[in-house]
Amino acid sequence: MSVRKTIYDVAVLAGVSEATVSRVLNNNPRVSAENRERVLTAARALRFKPNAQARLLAGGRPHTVMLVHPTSSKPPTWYFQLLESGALRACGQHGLRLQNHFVFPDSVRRDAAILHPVDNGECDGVVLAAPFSDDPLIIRALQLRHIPLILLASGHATRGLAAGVGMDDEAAGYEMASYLLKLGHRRFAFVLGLKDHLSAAERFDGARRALSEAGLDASAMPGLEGGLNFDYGFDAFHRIMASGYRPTAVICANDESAAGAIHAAHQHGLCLPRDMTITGFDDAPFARLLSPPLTTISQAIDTMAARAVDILVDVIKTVDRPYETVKPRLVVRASAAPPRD
Amino acid sequence: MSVRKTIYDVAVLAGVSEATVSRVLNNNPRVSAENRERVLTAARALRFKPNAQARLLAGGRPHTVMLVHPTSSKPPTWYFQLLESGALRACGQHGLRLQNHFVFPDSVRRDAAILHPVDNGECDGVVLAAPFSDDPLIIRALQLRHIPLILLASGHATRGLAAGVGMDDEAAGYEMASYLLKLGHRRFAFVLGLKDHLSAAERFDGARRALSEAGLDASAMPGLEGGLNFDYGFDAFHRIMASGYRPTAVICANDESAAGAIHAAHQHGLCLPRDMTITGFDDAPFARLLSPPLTTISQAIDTMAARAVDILVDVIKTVDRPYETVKPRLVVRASAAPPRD
DNA sequence: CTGAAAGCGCTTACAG
DNA sequence: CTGAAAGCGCTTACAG
Repeated sequence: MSVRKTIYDVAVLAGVSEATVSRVLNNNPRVSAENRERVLTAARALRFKPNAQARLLAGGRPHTVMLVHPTSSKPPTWYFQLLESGALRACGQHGLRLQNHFVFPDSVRRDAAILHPVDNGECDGVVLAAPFSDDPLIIRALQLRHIPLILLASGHATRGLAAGVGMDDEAAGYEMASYLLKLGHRRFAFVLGLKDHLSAAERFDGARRALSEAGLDASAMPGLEGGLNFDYGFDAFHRIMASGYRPTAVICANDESAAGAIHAAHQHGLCLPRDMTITGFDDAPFARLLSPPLTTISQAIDTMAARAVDILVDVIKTVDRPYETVKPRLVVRASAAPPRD
Repeated sequence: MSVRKTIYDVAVLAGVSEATVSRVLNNNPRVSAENRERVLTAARALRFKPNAQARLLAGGRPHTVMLVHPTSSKPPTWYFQLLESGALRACGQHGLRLQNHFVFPDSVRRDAAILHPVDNGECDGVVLAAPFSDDPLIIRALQLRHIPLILLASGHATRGLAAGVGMDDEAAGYEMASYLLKLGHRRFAFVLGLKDHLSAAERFDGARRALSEAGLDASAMPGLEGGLNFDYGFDAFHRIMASGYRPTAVICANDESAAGAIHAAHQHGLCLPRDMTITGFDDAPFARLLSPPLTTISQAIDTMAARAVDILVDVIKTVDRPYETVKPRLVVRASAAPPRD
């Protein structure tokens, strides 16, 4: 159809050289305000889209953003898939490439693994996903290198350290517990993540705040430490039942562990949600496929990742950005019901 | 670290011009066998990887493969995610780009939607995912344009028409039913897809063959038509219970509908898998998270997609390729057990 | 069959 | 602040 416009077309229409067009497109400050204006309007008029391939070839810079993510099982989990798809979408719009960098969170060489591509000049900026975004040491190391940095889904402790996006986990926990309190629940259990998983801990804090405002003390919601997966949720639920304590609602720190808890509950012969309320966090793609379909809190992970890239390009252009927080959204499905008694 | 090698380095080492190197890399037949050999060994010695950006820029050809996929809910389902990730992996290896093309299967303009980018010269080849790979008309239209074509997961009817990869669905159905027969089941129900979903129908055929070999007739496994999603599986299970017929095993044509059936079974107060066996197909990422974890048949979708791209590059090089079939693999989890009686 | 040369669309020293 | 020019790594007519 319509032939693709090049930088040359824009230059002609704007009455400047191609170099000048390139400069304004790359936010180079050495351009007069007037020329910048002319180029911008010309580009807009021609619906000009820079050819990403050519930029990569010509530029000294890699024009790529590095997404650092913990190594996980193969094939990649839904979480990473959503992260990537959101980031990819935003990268496409900005003419950037996405380089996925998987690193083992527990490796002794994790810092080196993250720093190496940066020192090697392979990227223009990095977005650090959890749990790396919770580590002040690697954040500091990255900042010493003056590489634009975005924190994704970090815990409160590191949010002041760099630009980023994350959910308000405390509010999420508060919202979930408030909902369950409204349903009439008074005896809870909370299935936590590993202790270095800060957002799980914040969800717990938020839930406790809700209970405390309702006049309940901490003993109304014991927390069980462990991990954020199916097996752990399964195990945690069995431990609760074995303890003799009988909550009417079990809040799990993510949807995978909630799935495990649901399975354990079925094994105990419980009829859900009549005999027990079980909830998750994240609104994973499978949440609506569980039995019963899971009541949870939506994270909009792909949107967050896209936002992270948007913020990163601002940071690359040296515009200041605060840490952004997105509001949790309760997704009511069938796994939460009023307590039986 | 080690500086990236270019075509120039290879040319010098092989003692030929860059043009010749480029020709052998692009499988241009106008190169002497001797020079081809020298270039290949030189490239190998230097661990040369062509710069994809430069190829795209220089070549007249788009160097991209188009993956045609039915439009689905946002965000993309796990199925498409796996397809894409497999295709992406293979494209990366071949220095190709992947262009995802979503088209509405029910649109009157579906053919135009698929043909347009092809006529526009936007891709070097196309891989057609189901259900498009089941449509002889669009296959023919594509072939008339002499664009390299791969069929992905097509039904038997179209497998002779072009190169491709797919699972042996009939064998998959056979394997699942055989397993359940071995467990002792004799009364089944089969939850089908829509009638134009051929692979679901073939799974049904395979299952019937297993029953027939076991001396059971067709009435031992009534089939329920519908769709391949949670709601339909849910609905189908309720219909079975309402009918008065009491199978001991319900085979669902995919994992989503199995999830729905499981939920319906729980609502009927059944204890799974003791009171009822329910199985799926695909081994979707969520299959192990259901309660009980789902016994199913693995499709290895990402591997198939990667294979599709590999075959496509052969076809582009005009080497003949048959339709390849991958063997189904039974994944035994907890949702299938011997019948109670 | 093979090489010299032009060119893909952009960026970036280099002068001014 | 701005333009002319070289160059990124590769491909492809064009001659031979």
